[in-house]
Amino acid sequence: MPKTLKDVAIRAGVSRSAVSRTFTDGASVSDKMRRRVLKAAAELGYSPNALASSLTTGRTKLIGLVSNNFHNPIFLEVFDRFTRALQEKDLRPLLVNLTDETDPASSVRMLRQYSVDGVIVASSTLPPGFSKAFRDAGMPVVHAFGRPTSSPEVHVVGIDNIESGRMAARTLIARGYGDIGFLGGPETATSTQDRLHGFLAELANCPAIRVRHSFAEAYSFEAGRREMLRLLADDPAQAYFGGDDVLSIGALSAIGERNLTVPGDIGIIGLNDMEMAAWQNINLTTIRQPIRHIVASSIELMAEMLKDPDRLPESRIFACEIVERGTLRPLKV
Amino acid sequence: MPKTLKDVAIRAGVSRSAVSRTFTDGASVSDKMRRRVLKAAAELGYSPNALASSLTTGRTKLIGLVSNNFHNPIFLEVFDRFTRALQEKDLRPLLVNLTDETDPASSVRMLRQYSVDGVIVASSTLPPGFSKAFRDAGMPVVHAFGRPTSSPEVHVVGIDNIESGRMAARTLIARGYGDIGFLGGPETATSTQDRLHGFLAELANCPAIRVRHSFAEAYSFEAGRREMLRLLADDPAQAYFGGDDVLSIGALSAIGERNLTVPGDIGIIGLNDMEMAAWQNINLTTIRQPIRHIVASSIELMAEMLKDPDRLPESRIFACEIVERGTLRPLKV
DNA sequence: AAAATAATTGCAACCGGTTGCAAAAGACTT
DNA sequence: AAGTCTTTTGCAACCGGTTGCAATTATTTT
Repeated sequence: MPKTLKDVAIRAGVSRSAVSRTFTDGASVSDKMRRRVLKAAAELGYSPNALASSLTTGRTKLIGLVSNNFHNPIFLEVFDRFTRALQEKDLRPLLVNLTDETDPASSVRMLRQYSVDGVIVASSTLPPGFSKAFRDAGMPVVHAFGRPTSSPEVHVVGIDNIESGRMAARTLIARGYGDIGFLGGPETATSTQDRLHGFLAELANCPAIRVRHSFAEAYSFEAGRREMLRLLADDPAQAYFGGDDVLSIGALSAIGERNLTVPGDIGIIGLNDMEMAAWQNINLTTIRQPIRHIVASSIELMAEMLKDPDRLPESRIFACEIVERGTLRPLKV
Repeated sequence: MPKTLKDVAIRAGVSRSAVSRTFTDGASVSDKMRRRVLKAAAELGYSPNALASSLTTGRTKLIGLVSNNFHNPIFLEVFDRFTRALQEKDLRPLLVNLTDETDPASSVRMLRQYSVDGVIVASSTLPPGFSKAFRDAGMPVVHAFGRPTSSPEVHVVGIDNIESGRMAARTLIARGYGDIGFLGGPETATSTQDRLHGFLAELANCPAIRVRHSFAEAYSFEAGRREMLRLLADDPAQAYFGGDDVLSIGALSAIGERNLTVPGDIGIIGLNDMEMAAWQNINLTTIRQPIRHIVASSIELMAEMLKDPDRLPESRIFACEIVERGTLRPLKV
């Protein structure tokens, strides 16, 4: 039913090439011709078929937006920002939800079938194998919220998790806590490992402070809550660095359930600064991950890649900042 | 760089049709032929170009997933479920983020350019004009979380907001509250209007109960909080039906900030049963919207539409249920 | 073993566009 | 007004597939 190039050409009494050219910018068409074609096109309600043209041009303007984080509320914001930014650049997000069962090979196949122009992997928990698989299949890749390294195999945009671990440690030290815990996300996630690493490294300078660590099973409310309940049952630390905000909020809940107060009995600092952290009935002190910048930078990098696919992979690291709210005791002066 | 049909045909020493048929199920190919082709294809790492084939078959297996709800956490779950369900059916979600500026015409154009096979509109706040615009452009449409009517113009899957308003009212009446408020979402949203309508209708049977209503500016934490702060400043009701969960949580926060207790001083019942409602430090009594079923049913309907585009538009209404938690006083016996 | 029937294969046209190239049309010189 | 240089236009081939049709091959029937 939709009108085609040919319909317009016939109606305007011109060649198909002429019509094609009026809808291709940079092509050689006289003003007279253009007007004539546009008139006919408008009368027919024609709009060019992007898929057909992709056949010859080799560009679909489709970008695979790949993620496995469909349970962490901050990713709603991430998707919001990514989709808007892509739309503004006249690109379309083809959303791919990586479940535990999906293997890299099949997602590669899928994205190749739709000849996406590039792939944005948005995940802090996905093993690097995925991004590499996409790259090996010849697609431009940007891994947002990934683990930046000094010799990246694909473009990575994210934060320095080691540094953010140090930052958390410094903050807790400055508050005068003498017994500190790291309540991490899943032990296998590289982000968890890096944060722990930085955290311990910083605390190594303070032999007087007691340090311990443990891991929740996931970056989730329930996992954080369960792990905190376990910790509370047996000699808890004075303050914890929670793996991320949602996990920390779970921990806060556990503390409340045991009728302990925050920050009176136990302090907590999270990571992400998700919207909820600012809610007055949560009011979580946390380390802000600059989502906005990470997204913007990833998009920018993707745009560059589309122009020059051979661009060398690059790591872009953004600084985090402490957001002071109400879950740590005040600074000692 | 990617291999084409022709490459495989040459390598296998057969015609291009033969290769095409091997990858089209239901086509006539001998086993011998198929094995030969598959071998060559595997050696070359070939996978068919879905876009090219869409040209002749007229099906892209692309489904537009259109929403403007990128701020309500329940929609992360909605997207999760939709994308998974689509993937299982071998369909691909093309995500469209409707911002306040986007008009129906341009989204229609966009979806037409990519010849999507169908459009799922996932939104409780989008005016019906959007879905109609898609339908008028000849695309199969399902509006999930829309407002079911008795003479739908497109397929609509959702809940009966009037009935859920009644349900909230009945619940509050049964708890013996004598002074009840409706704290709605944006006044213009049809869902708000319907819920209020049902709410008032049910309470009309109880002249002894005092009833008032007001509206928050959005379905958001901050809007709910602000409106509740306003209400608390001047003679609040004993219990409120909050427009949705996130708004209700904002209201809870406001109540806490004024050092009042829930359900001691004020009761709250929400709507949606988002994940957070079950968090122990929130523990919101609410009306559950059966997201899972709404999504599944929408997908099912879409699948039917793909088979038979002329299917008559249908409204599917799902029942809600009360989820008892801790923000209402106990039932009077 | 020949005839009848069924299954498989290749040819060629087509899907809706793009684009290199040569012919046609305009603009500019002199 | 004829000749030269640009710009515009249409032709035709191509992008990576699909599919109706006729020719070929395999299978079944008698």
